[in-house]
Amino acid sequence: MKPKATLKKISDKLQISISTVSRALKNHPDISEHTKQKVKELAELMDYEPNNYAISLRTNNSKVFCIMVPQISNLFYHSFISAVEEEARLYGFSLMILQSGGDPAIEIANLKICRQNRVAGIFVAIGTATIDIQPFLKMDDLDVPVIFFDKVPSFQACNKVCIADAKAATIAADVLLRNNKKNILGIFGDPEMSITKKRLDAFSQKIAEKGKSIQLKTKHALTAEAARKIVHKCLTPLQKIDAIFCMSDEILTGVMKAVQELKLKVPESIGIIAHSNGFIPNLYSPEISYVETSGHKLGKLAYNRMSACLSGSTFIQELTVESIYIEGGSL
Amino acid sequence: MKPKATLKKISDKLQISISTVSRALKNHPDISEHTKQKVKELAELMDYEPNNYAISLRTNNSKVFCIMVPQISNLFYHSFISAVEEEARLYGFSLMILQSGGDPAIEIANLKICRQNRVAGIFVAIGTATIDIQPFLKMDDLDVPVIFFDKVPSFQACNKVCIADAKAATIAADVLLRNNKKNILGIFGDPEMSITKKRLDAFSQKIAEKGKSIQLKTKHALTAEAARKIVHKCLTPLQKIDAIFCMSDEILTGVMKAVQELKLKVPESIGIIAHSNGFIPNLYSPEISYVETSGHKLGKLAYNRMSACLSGSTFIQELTVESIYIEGGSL
DNA sequence: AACATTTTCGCAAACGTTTGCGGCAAAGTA
DNA sequence: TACTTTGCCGCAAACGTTTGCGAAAATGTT
Repeated sequence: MKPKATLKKISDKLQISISTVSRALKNHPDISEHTKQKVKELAELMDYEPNNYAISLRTNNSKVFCIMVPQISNLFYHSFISAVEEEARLYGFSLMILQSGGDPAIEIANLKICRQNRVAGIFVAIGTATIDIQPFLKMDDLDVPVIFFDKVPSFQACNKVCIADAKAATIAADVLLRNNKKNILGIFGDPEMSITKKRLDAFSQKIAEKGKSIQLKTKHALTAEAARKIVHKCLTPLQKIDAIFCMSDEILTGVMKAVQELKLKVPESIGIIAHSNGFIPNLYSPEISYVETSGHKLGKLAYNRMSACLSGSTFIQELTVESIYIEGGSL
Repeated sequence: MKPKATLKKISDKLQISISTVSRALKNHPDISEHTKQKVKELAELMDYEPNNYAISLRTNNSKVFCIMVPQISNLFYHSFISAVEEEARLYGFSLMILQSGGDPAIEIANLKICRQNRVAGIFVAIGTATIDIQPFLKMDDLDVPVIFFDKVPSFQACNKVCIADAKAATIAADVLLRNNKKNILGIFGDPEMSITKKRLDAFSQKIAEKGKSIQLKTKHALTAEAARKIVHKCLTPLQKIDAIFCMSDEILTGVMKAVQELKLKVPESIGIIAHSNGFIPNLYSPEISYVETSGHKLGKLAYNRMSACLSGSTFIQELTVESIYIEGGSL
């Protein structure tokens, strides 16, 4: 794209120098009000738009963040992206979106794209298969803050923003206990992921605090379909499951599919509770009770952390978003 | 970000000129194989990454597309975005994401951001409130192709990529007729939008072809909640609705909420069919039959059109994605 | 009147690439 | 041997901004 107006064309027309035009548009105190007004009027008339490529080249300072997620088409990620975009635009930053498909090799290729575009900062949800995060840490050598979110590495010395996993799990367990559930099926995510481990540990501990009177069976599902099958397998006349905990929206969709297939009444025949951002739970009647794990809130918090990093904060932080319990009608 | 390696540093180390280094890295035929090899080895050793700002400034040619949607958090849009990202990365393009919230003023502000970033092309789903598309057409003056998708303006002379609205509606109507539905409730989207008009017209016409034996009641819902209320209002003992057509995923979620609230059996008590990308229909059991309106396919087609525009195609096109019927168990 | 200070503007280098064009040495040809 | 052609490389302008520093005119002070 080649717009017609440049600083040079404006300077030629006004018979002043390019640097005066540049400073006038930036409201530099050295430039008189009269000159500033002339310049701004003509810039508007000529539809002048500064060229961010020239600015970034000269100042060595881009105004672009990258968000790298396994898939954009994910309920949690796109609300995160939406929140970050809302904040970014307030500060004159743009967002570049890169998908990795959860493939470490594509993550590395994406980092290369980030270097080529001289991005100012990176928000990344790593894939389950990602073990080596050195490539991400090397971005710090280039003064590019990297904020890990959602699926964060277990490595300590990096900036992380995530749901308060243990607390969210504890809230869910508390709710089940308060509703006198005695035979609980907990379906968790990928056992390799730290968020799964943390939530499982916290959930189990809270249930165990009640002594032996509560039966907890835990399973892992990586897909909605896997969750659906687990429900079919576990909910038999011999196994008196009275409540199911779903660790994610995806698992919830599979569980609810099975519940409909088995023509179970919620909450009479089975209680349901999930970790969710609220969209899926509200599709059903009665509405599913859930512990809110909001991508949107995470996005806001992640943006704040990025701002702090860009403003010079060098200490590493792991920030968490607390969850709240939203009572539906499923328990 | 300031990476350490530049063409100059590489040239200093190898005692050759910057232009030789640049040409060697670009595999220019004037440069000997021996020199090319030396340069490439050192570039890799020094972690050289070209600076896209410098390249774009010099060549006046950016490699960034913008996608502008009302909200990222929309089932249709994020699958479109995902598809475009998959294509873009194959051709070395990056994606910038901008939300407009459906607000024409923010759309205009977003176009300004596009000009400042010298984007190579724009994919846009305009908001319902957007009437004046001149600001978008002015981007053509700057040689920036604009592809309207999904919510496209009725204005003729612009590139559009959308679902074959009439055909999708006709398919749905055909399916209802083939299933001998006699009292149909059709819930459509915003009556102001052209996609609604087209689908309503085609749907009504197909039903009307059957003469007076088929009763069709049509309603408009702008939200899931509005759709839910319509169902509560329309499904009374006095009104023998035997099937509901939902024009979008959002409408489907509201309809299904009401169906659950009314404890209606699908398909025994009520038949359901929707225009959908397939995610929502598969959450229910029996699965909802739907006419696939895939954001992913639209994204692929839109990218092809953008490539054609960038390669010099100057004629205006309106491309459509044909839909296919996916049979579930709801009819 | 002479000198000092302030106001307002301009010069040109710089950022990191690309690329038209020219130069030099080697190779080819008559 | 003399001239032509080819291979391979280098010079430096260009892109559109920013900005350190200096200059000239206006204003202030003694």
